[in-house]
Amino acid sequence: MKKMLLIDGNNMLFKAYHATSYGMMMKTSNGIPTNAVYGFAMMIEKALSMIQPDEVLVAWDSGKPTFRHQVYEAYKGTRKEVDQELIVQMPMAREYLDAAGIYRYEEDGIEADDIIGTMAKRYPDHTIHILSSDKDLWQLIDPTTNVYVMKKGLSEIEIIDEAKLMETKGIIPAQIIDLKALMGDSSDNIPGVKGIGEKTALKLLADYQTVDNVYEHLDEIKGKLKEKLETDKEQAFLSKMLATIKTDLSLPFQAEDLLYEKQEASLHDFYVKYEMNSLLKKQAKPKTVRKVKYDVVNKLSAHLLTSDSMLWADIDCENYYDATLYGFALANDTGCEYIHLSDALSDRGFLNYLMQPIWQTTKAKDVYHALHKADIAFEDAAFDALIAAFLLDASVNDYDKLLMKYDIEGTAKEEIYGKSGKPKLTDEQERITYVCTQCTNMYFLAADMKQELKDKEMQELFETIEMPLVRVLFEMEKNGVHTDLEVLAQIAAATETKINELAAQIYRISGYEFNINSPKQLAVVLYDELGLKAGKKRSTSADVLEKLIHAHPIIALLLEHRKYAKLYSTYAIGLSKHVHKDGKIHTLFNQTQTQTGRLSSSEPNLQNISVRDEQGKEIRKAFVAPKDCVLMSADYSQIELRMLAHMANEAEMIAAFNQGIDIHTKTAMQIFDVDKEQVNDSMRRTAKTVNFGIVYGQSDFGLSEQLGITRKEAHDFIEKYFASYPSIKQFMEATIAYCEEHGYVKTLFQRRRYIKEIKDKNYMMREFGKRAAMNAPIQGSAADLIKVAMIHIYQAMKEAKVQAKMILQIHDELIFEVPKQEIVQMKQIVEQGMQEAMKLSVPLVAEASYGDNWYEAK
DNA sequence: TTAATCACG
DNA sequence: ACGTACGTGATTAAC
Repeated sequence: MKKMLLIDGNNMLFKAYHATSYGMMMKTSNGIPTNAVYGFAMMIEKALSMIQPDEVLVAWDSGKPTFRHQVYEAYKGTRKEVDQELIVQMPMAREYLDAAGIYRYEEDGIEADDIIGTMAKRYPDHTIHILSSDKDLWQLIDPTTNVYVMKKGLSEIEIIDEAKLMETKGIIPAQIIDLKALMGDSSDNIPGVKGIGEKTALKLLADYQTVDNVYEHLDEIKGKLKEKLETDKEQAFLSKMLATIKTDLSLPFQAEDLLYEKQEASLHDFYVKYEMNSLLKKQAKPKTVRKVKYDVVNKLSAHLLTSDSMLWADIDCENYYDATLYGFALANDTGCEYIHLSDALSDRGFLNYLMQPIWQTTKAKDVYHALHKADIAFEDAAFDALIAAFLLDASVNDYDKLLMKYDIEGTAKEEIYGKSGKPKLTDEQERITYVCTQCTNMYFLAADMKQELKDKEMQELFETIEMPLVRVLFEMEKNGVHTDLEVLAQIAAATETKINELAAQIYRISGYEFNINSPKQLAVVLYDELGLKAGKKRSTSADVLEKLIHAHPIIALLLEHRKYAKLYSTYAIGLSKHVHKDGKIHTLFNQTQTQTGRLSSSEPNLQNISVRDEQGKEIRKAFVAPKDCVLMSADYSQIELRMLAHMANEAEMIAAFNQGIDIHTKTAMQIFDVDKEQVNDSMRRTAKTVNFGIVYGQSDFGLSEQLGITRKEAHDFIEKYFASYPSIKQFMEATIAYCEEHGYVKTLFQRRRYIKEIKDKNYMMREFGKRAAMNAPIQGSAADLIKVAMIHIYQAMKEAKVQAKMILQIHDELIFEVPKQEIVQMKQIVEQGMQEAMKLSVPLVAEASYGDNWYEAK
């Protein structure tokens, strides 16, 4: 089927203008504003590359006022002024279209909507894509017509089709007219019924379907709403008429006239003329769009079952737990083949290929889950394109960004599978084409990325840490954590009571009820009603409130309330929503998320379960060991400080660690200039804060805030610190210098973090860049370290053939589910694995303990 | 969708 | 004079 793209020119140009007219207006050197045309061109380019239409039309509204305008202005009595900057760009936008070779049309007395409507309905044998943010056009949606809406400041496109419309608004396309008739649309010159917004209109339509029917049953409606409807009855029917798009215009062109072919040369001249350098550059570097040829086979060819091939699993959902696997694509130089799952299951050659650690793919962990669910045995993949891309540039943390980074264009994933979580039925042929295209693109990209990994000395990191880790994380996600819903429910009930009590007390003080969870409302109560002295920010965050704790009794209540509210919604309730039918929580461990190389955990996040607060800690009792098992927890002692001592080669600190001296006490001795015996609790606490602060690159001001001391005192501590540990100061300075020179810093295993802020014009940004540069090698190397430990422990467990399972990682801590008879053996495996993960100039101390639940295991 | 807040290392 | 601790994810309110 031919694809026709119909663009609402006025709508897009307006949108482009307003999205780009903040701050400095973009102009040519002669002072001609170009921002709107620039945005307009960007949007159209984006839509063209995404949709790949055969035919394109940009429809413009009539230059002269149309009937609709006249009605509306009579009603409103005003005419909207249009910015001069936008007016001068209107002919330029048309000039752009001509340069690009895109057909455009406008005619006096006709609106763009009607041109689009006519074309959309005239060609039911075409797939029609409409680009406009005008919801009025949604009435044109049908099985072959959908509407694209630019979102998020033009960068993203949302697709509205019949299903989406029903899902979000609960109406069918024809009801858009009725919706507009009731709620009106000021941007579209439709008055509607005064006092009725979208919510009310949708409710009415849910009950009565159409405007006509609403008025027929007016007697069933009561109160204010009835009055409103009665007052504006005439207006409503007029609006309905105005909102109805004409689909029967006679237009002097047809589909063949709209055939689109990109005019590179004239477009180039246009960009040069208006100094649109970024679009010029984009044009110079054409996106990789491959028309991939492929075969659908029931047995994959031998020439594809090789170590250089790229595999793509055709999976329909982000979350592995309810994902469906349809089949596989396999690509290399010789071509690409697609095999349905049912055929794959009996393809001996393919099954055997997966049993060799040579296959390459993208998002390997998702593929592992899919294979596992399909009962297909597999060896570790040798290459994961997303992980490779992430190592090369940590800002590439999902597949869409990978495509962006490497200028690969094509069909959007959502068009094939729908938004994650909701598999979308599409043409199977389209899906297979998509899969084979992605697979082939990744095949060609893989070679480049491998070379780049080698060039950047990250091959070892990739091969010995990140790839083997995929299997470990897959197992951990699959294992899950047994969760006692009973415990969560008890905590929920208890905290709820507590929240209500505290709220009552708070309202008694404030004198009226308000939403305590709203920082805005709370600020009014505190700083206006109660007259507490606000800092310059009127913040209500805990650290600010704590400073006011003696100023008013309400503060303590608020802090308590906050604590329990958090406990209730995020933990007691939030976690229970994630317990699967098997009684376990299966978190996701993301390997390509953090700038420093740490893992992150989500859905739910099990890396931020309360522990510091005594009541919060109770949540940990919900994470339990199954029958005859214990939970074993092992954590590194001061891993980041040890890493810092090692990397900075700081003799004094290394010596302290080697002698087993408590490092915070040691630091206290240094900064307070006292003997070990003179260090009291408060001094040690201060030293601990300083130690942490140093790792984050904290300033004297920050430290003074943290400790509630003067800036001068904080400054002295830091000076003393650096005097005591001179190599740390040196290391920090060298790290910043390295970052300024190279634009990145790296970890022990050559993991890079690019920090562009280090060269920013803005002082604040630059300072942030420095702090990030100081921290990343430390945090990142510690992340490398525990990853190594996890892999070693995983292997040791496999060799020892234990039943125990690794289930969680919390940055410096590992949690295992251990059968009671394996406790001794596992304690040995785990502690040794962690301690011997790397050979550093300081000892690595790790200790395991265990209990019936996570609370007890500490 | 974004900002504020707070849980963790 | 500025504005001030790194890295995450979930929830809520409010735009």
